[in-house]
Amino acid sequence: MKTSQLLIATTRETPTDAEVISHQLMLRAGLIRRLAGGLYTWLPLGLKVLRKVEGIIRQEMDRAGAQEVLMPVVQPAELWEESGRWQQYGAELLRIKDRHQRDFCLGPTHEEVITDMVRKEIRSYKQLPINFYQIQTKFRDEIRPRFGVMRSREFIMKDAYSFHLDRASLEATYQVMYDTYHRIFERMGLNFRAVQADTGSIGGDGSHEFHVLADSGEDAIAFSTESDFAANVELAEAMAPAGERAAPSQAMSEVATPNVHSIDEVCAFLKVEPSQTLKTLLVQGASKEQPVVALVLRGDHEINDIKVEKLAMVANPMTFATAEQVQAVANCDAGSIGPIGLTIPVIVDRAAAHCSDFVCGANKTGFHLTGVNWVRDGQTGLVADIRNVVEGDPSPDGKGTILIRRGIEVGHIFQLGDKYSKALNANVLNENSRAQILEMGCYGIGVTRVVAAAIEQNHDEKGIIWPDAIAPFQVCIVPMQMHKSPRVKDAAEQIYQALTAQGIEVLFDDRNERPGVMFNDMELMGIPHRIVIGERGLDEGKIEYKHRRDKDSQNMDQAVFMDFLLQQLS
RNA sequence: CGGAGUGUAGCGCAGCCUGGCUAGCGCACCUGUUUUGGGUACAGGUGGUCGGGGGUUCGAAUCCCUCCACUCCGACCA
Repeated sequence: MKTSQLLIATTRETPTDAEVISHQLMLRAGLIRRLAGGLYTWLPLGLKVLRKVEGIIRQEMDRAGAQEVLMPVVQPAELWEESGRWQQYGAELLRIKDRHQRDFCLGPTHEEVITDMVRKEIRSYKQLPINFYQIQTKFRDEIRPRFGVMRSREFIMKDAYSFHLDRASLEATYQVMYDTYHRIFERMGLNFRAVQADTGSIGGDGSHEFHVLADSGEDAIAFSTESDFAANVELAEAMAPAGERAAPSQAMSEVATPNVHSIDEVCAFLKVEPSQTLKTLLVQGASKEQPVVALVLRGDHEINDIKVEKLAMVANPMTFATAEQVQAVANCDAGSIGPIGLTIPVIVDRAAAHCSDFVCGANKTGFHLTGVNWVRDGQTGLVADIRNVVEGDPSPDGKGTILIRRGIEVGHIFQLGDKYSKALNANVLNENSRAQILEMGCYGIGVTRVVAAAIEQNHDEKGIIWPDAIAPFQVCIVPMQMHKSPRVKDAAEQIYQALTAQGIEVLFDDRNERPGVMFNDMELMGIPHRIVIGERGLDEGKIEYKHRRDKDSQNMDQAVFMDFLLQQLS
């Protein structure tokens, strides 16, 4: 394609509201334009990239035996009422009425629609397992769309749904999808990791997220320094410290700590490290008999509410006790609570249970205890994992220690089980002619988000650097003074024709612009391979080549240039 | 929803506090000349409901009221 036929919508200035680099570069390179909050138009160049991403996904899904379908964006309320999500889903579900005042919504996901299709079309266990996917627009009315297409309201997602007679079949397909996702992101040239994930509100058992690693990512991921263990920080298990708890060496004593509340204040006042202190949080209990439960953590650790909510004793969602409850239970202010002497259930984090000679609240406003020891001074009660892992913790698989990095979630696979098939009564006849509820898996990739994530991971100060597989064009030709030199024009045209004939996507900059403008635009747009043709080189029988990542260009003999370039592209 | 802020040319902004010539500047765009291996220079030019509505005033981009949109921080969520 020639630039004269393509909308080159590059800009020199960065709009002020673009915070992350991918958003800035997508605007500057002319890939997208904002229409309204969280709504973006894909310009020709951006759409080319999007189609590349879709193409890879489509190929790999087809290869994995999934069948493509296309379901409506607008969905009837009845289906959502049947699954219970018409009530469950919050304001993120955009609800609309048609002219007859019937309720509809814009689909944020398609579990209901696919399950409805399957219950109508699939009758026999002989048709299973089966896996359907689509690449379709979704709408989630995010409270705060941000970072461009990274977190927009309307976005494109590849979502797949598999159906099975039993758990084993589901697990087998789940594994196929797990492998397929690896192939997809590898082909895109992205640095990514599959991590164990929480199943969140969708429910179900097995789940992995696929994260593109980038410092600007919204999610924290825990890795092992030595094994391939990787999990979302929300889920990563915090192990008990190694070895036995040290024996008491100090006597317990009460010290006055006026107006000292937070761990930082306690540490500054008593001149101790946060790891030598314990903090006690009071939360709502799950039963009337135990309306308040105490959670004990080391001062330098953070509570993990997902882990806490899995404890039977604690109310879900986790809710902190009110000031009145704190007074009633501990007889002091929240800043002075400690585990010693409490009569309510106490749940102690593994690390906190390992402490000796620690500092904690005295359950007496303005006082703390020092030199406190478990067993001697009070019982630990239930010991559990209730905190976030931190860097340096031992890896849960016993190999290496934890490292925390940030990632952008681009894919998520779930073993859903029968949540939707049961609600919508999706069943088939099994071998015994009995109706049997289907097992279900679902597998998503944020297609539009992949584009942003790829840029987040592949850019420099000049602009985007596309991996070849998703570049809008593999090669660009930048002719010098073509509009005055027939030689340059002929040479450039010839190479353009030859490459195009090979099926290579080439962008030929035929604009009558200064070289600097052309170079800057091509670099900003991130075309991986650049060919420069000028009088200077032609005089010497040379053609200039530079990869977007190279520092310097190299001059190649015209005779061997084509072979050289094709080798670069393979 | 809570807190903060912004709305003036396609983009980025000044002007507002202290009301008063024809509302400015940079980039972009158009014309001409120039230049041509890294966003060239000069000259000329196009483009504005000053977010909408209402009010105060002889006079409002500027002051007041109201509505709207957007952005940032927080809570929420995949």
